[in-house]
Amino acid sequence: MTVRVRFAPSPTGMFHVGGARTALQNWIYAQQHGGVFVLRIEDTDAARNKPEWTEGILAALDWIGIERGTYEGPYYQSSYAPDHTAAATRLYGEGKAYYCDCTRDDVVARAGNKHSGYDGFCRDRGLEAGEGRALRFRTPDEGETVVVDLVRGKPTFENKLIEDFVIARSDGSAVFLLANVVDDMSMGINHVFRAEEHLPNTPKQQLLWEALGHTPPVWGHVPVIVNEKRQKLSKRRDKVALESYRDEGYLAAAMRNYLMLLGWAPSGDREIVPWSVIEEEFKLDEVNHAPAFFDVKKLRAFNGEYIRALSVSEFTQVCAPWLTGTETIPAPPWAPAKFDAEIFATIAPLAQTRIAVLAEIVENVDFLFLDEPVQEEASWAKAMKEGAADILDGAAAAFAALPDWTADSLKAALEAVGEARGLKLGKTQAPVRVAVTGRTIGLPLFESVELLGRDRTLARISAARARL
RNA sequence: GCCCUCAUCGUCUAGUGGCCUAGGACGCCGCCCUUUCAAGGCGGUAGCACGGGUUCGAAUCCCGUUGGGGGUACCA
Repeated sequence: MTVRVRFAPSPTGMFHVGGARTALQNWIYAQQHGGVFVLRIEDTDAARNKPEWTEGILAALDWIGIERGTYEGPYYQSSYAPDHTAAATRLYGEGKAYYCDCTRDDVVARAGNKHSGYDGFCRDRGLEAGEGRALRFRTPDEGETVVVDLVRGKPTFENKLIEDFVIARSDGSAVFLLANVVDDMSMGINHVFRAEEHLPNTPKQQLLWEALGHTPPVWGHVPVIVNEKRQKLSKRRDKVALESYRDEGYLAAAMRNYLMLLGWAPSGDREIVPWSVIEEEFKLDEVNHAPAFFDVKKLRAFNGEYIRALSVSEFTQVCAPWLTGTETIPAPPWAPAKFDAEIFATIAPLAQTRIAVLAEIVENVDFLFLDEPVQEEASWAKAMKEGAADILDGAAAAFAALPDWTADSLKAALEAVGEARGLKLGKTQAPVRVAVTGRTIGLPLFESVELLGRDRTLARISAARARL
């Protein structure tokens, strides 16, 4: 039997990092077992679906390493609607489902509260299809349903506690529980790995598999990813869009490495490992059972490591989108014509160890391509204290008189300025740095100044001097 | 409420009865390096939720308590 797994997202918004994780886990499982990964877009909720979300899912999967053409699909659930209703009809025909005309209010009224579920009121009323009548699945009254779950063991559910759930709406369309099962059956899915939030659905779906005459798949429910308050990451309150991380400059390799470490760890005392190691060592049944916190700080640290591991040319290439802007990445503050690729290539290695996400490249190099540096007020206040004017004057004079404009000579010149005033270079460089770059923190000063050139440097120093 | 489920440093984890005076990573703190900031090096902080068992021996097995998470739709 060849392993067939699937990832079945619904296009109701930006692609969720949790989805990316389960997709990756399914993907690896398929790889490890010589199986097939099937992508199915569950686009049956017309009111909440948008085509662009579907495209977003495909692009995001592609970015994270699950590339188009390497998997089966995408299939679109909406196109299988006839199969879903046929299955519902069949279940009704076999007496395994019945029509019910109870409204939500009826159900709640009889239960006395809104959480007890449906009481089976219409079970034996013999209702036929009709206006306002939904189809409910008749669940067993006794016994239990045991779910074989690769990550959690054997969650067991008492059948009498499983309510007669709706499988088709009164308009005849199938709901998720049924559609999902029918598609999995017809697509030959034999392993279903998804987030823990689906665990309560599992006994119901397993009952459906059996009622429809099929052997249920092997299940696997991985814990959800939570925020700092330990709640499931939600699209509404948390930053979960994979795209937003991509646009901030997280590397796909760092992201997928980090995502896989949520609930699992590779062998040895290391966490940052080549993807091939993860593909080889990852075991679904080793995934922890407790929810894991999505720690952006750690993700940042990972990303920084991945950035530093890049060759300089890879680094300069990968920075490109932030240097120009794209449809989703904001354009940098400088005029496109002012950008100089050669200067950037020269300074890039110095920036590489200083940024954790690619978007930060902009604030590190903007002073080189802007007519006037971005003046940060806090930096100005900090550096331009008593003595600053004197230092600036000294620097301007020393720089102007320099025979050769190189980082080394610039450094020596400023050092001399400081010595004459009994100051260490750390103190002396501050006002100059702020005058030239606008910030108190930044790339090594003398290399920066060398690249800026004598004219612009002197102009900035005198402008700052005038402002004091 | 009910059902399911989980529980090792702040966080992510290693650990599957003796190798654990519990290891690594992120974070945090300190030192070194140093033109700022990073990077790098070195060091430190901090944990087996609690209570009972089982056993010669429990982070590891069992029970309970407490606490957390998920679900509870004619959404997916």
